[in-house]
Amino acid sequence: MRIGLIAEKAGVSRDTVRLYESMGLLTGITQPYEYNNYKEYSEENIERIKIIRSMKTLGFSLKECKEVISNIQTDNFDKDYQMRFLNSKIDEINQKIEELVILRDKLEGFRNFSCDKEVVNKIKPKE
Amino acid sequence: MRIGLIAEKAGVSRDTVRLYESMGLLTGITQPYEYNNYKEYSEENIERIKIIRSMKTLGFSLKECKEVISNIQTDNFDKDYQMRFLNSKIDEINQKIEELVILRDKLEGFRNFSCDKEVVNKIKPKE
DNA sequence: ATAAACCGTGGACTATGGTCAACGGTCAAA
DNA sequence: TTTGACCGTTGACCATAGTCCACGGTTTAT
Repeated sequence: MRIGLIAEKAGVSRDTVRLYESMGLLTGITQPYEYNNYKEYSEENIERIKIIRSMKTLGFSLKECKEVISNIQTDNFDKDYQMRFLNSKIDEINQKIEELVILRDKLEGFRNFSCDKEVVNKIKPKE
Repeated sequence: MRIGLIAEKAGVSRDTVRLYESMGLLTGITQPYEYNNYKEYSEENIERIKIIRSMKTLGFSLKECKEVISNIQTDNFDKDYQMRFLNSKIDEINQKIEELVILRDKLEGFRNFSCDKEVVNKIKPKE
């Protein structure tokens, strides 16, 4: 699969794929032909890019994405470090979820308050 | 309250307070003295800054923070727009929560898989 | 075969969100 | 009163994350 196709499948631009590649966020990229310098991107990179995109919208940096991705590699030799990393990352994610719930409740509070006021205004007879 | 104190209470730098102020993210800032140009920051800005900080780590831009903040003002005249905005923002937040849960489950899967392998390796007799 | 669409590379460019340093002025404690 | 900590403004600076462009080469559909 060449860059145009994988970019399309992952929903990003070619430049973004190249950026991620240059930062070591992708793997399984080969240059199998001698008569050109086109690269082949393996299927798994689609999922990888989608995870990165998702993590980005959740407030993670590309550096963090890289850390997560490399710690998700099953052939990690330092199991102890991997455990500590995964646990701290899971804690961080739970923290974010809590903060989002708080924020959502806040917005819902304002919505309902504002909505109630609307209803009251509509019901209330004009003076 | 002057900038140094509010910055400390909100856990950010003075420069960050000034940046947020220059972008219209804060309110209730006065310049009450004639003999100097020091500003007074109202108490509510502490909470405001904390919300902004939180939203930032959750992947929202300062522009979005500003939108949310100004839509949380109860004296909004366009109720209809406010409702639509709040609802779409709540949807967006729920979406983020879902994505975080997926990510967390993924990491937990890897952790448990890796952990199991560890246990197996420890139990397994050496050959 | 030829034009349009693709590719890799390099470098410039952009926006965002901060930080830092220097200036002159102000405040507060000793 | 003086010294150190504070203040506002300005402008430079930085990292991050991405886009855009121009180049020459390649592929592909017609």
